[in-house]
Amino acid sequence: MKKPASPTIEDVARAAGVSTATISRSINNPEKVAQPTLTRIQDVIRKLGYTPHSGGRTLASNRSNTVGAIIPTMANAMFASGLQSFQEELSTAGVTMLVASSGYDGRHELKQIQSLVTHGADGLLLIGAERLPETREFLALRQIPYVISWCYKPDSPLLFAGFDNHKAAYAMAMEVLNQGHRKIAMIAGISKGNDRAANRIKGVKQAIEDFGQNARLLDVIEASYAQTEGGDAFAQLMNRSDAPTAIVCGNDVLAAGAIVRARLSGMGVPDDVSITGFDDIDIATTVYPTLTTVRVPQRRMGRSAARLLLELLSTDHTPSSIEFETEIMHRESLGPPRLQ
Amino acid sequence: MKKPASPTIEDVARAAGVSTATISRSINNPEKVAQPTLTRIQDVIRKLGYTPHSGGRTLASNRSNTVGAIIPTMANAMFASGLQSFQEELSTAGVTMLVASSGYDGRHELKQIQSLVTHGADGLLLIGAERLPETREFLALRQIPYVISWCYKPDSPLLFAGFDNHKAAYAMAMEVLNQGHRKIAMIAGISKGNDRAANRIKGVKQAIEDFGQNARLLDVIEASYAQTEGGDAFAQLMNRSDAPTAIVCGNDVLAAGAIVRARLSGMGVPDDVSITGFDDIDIATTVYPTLTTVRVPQRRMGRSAARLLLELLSTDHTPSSIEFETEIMHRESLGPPRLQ
DNA sequence: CTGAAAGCGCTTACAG
DNA sequence: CTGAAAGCGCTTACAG
Repeated sequence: MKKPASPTIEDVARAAGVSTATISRSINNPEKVAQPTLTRIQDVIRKLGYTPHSGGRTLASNRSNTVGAIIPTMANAMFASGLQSFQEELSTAGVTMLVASSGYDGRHELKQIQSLVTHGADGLLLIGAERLPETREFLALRQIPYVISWCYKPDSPLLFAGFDNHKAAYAMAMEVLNQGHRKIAMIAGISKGNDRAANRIKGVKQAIEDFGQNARLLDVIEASYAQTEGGDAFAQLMNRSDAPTAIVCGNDVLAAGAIVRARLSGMGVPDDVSITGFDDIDIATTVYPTLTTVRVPQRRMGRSAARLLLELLSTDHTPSSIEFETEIMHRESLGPPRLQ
Repeated sequence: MKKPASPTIEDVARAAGVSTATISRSINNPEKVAQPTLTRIQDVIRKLGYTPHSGGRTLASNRSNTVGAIIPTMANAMFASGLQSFQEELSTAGVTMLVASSGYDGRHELKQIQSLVTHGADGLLLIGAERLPETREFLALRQIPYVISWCYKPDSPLLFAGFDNHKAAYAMAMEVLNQGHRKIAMIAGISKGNDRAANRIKGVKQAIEDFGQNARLLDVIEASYAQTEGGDAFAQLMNRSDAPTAIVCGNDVLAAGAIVRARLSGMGVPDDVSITGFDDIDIATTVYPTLTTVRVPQRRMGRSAARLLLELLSTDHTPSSIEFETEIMHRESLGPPRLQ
């Protein structure tokens, strides 16, 4: 790509009648420059529209002040708003964000990680703890500092700013059980290569097992992130001779799809069947009946991930992981099962 | 930010027993290197885990292969998925995306533009055609190549990959008028510094004026991008002694908020009042009744913006703008007014 | 408080 | 097909 000529530090120095060292200082350590000199330089900088060349800067200082984020997809409300907070927080520290998406694919994640590192990312934000051995190797070999969000593991050497998907799903399932449901099904996100989805499934299974009292998990259908997928899975589950009285969903999009499909099929929620979600994004309150779901503190998580990463990059000590608590949002879609 | 030591081109050259020039060639123009030499070098590169240093590369070649995107916010389904497509398309060309958000604020937009340019963006994606004079000055002075999305202006020297908000809103309003509505109100997005929101208002006004037949625009309430805001505006409009029979909304989030509020107030949509949206994001089909709205081809727009920008950066000629057509999605929330 | 100068890692005419 | 060398725009000890 060609690039139009821009003023260099040399041009600024000449126009201001000082050396390039002084220009550099007035940008990076203004307190080390005499006030009158500084003022004059800043005038020249403004007049020339000068901004330092990142390449030269990166090369000379060995830091790029950019950080990379690789998320499954931006076209997903929860990642999008987490990313927004992450970027806002970085921005206050003068750090810029490179973004790429993995499309929930491990190989593609590795490629994107390499690409962002090559393009100068000093550190990375990654989603989830599960990745290819090659990816772990690359991160280790190149000693890339990174923080993991959207999940949390207590006894791990890795750095997390996230929540425990297993625990949160367990709590949601317990809530369903406590309402009196015994025949439960789950519409989960695709668990392959996605530890968040996998742990939500495990959490639900564990809760039902721990609860006992003849509670059963009739079926788990995995579906990709689209309302119609949730609707199709819902139809399939309700067609069973042994239909569930409650369906726990792995995310709000699937749950909303199930609710919309229930309405189209003339089924009452929660009277005929209860439905719960996970994430608490916008549609949880748009859908009718409104969705009982698990709130995930996306914004705080994003901000916190940025802070951890900045700390990791600027200091010697390794900061510690942060676990966020989730919360069950009680709305309309979960109720007691109809008396048989 | 510190960065761990990585192998340099020098290290590779020494290990391979050739000059750095040959290493550089074998990476950037492998066809210019003898086959045996090339093979040997590639082995060494793999063994050392070498990736070129982006700073040195950018400095020497005067191109960074990164591009910046400044959008109002990522926490907005339509921008998020447009951005996703934009990035995917860039990625296939080996170009990386820097991202920042303006928060719908002109001053902040300028800062973020400067920041991304400083961090090495070769070109930019911007949203909307309205910006501060200082911003336009900076872009011109530095000759930053950029493409504008989410709007389209026929007689402009600027490069667009977008749609005509005025035209689309005009068409939607005409549809409402043709259903028989004469008392119309609008819940619009905040128009200050946002030409998309402003043009949607203008389009609605123009349609009502052109239609004649005593059709009137009773009120326009501007509200920020949140469902509760749409709900509040809805309540205010329906409390008028002279209530509208149809409410045209500037986006789907405001429209969904209005519909949800109507339900809570025991009002029927579209029997008591019709409501229309704009954007056709997910919630348009999640909300009940489903939303009649304007479909915007976000994904195609994002992809197309990427292609335009890549073309602008790699060739001498300036490509031409692309206008996308919008489409009215007929669903449940718009019907004829109740007979008086 | 300021400047001269080395050097960061790469690319690219220019020779050969 | 390959190499020697200049140079891209910055930062940063080191002097003064």
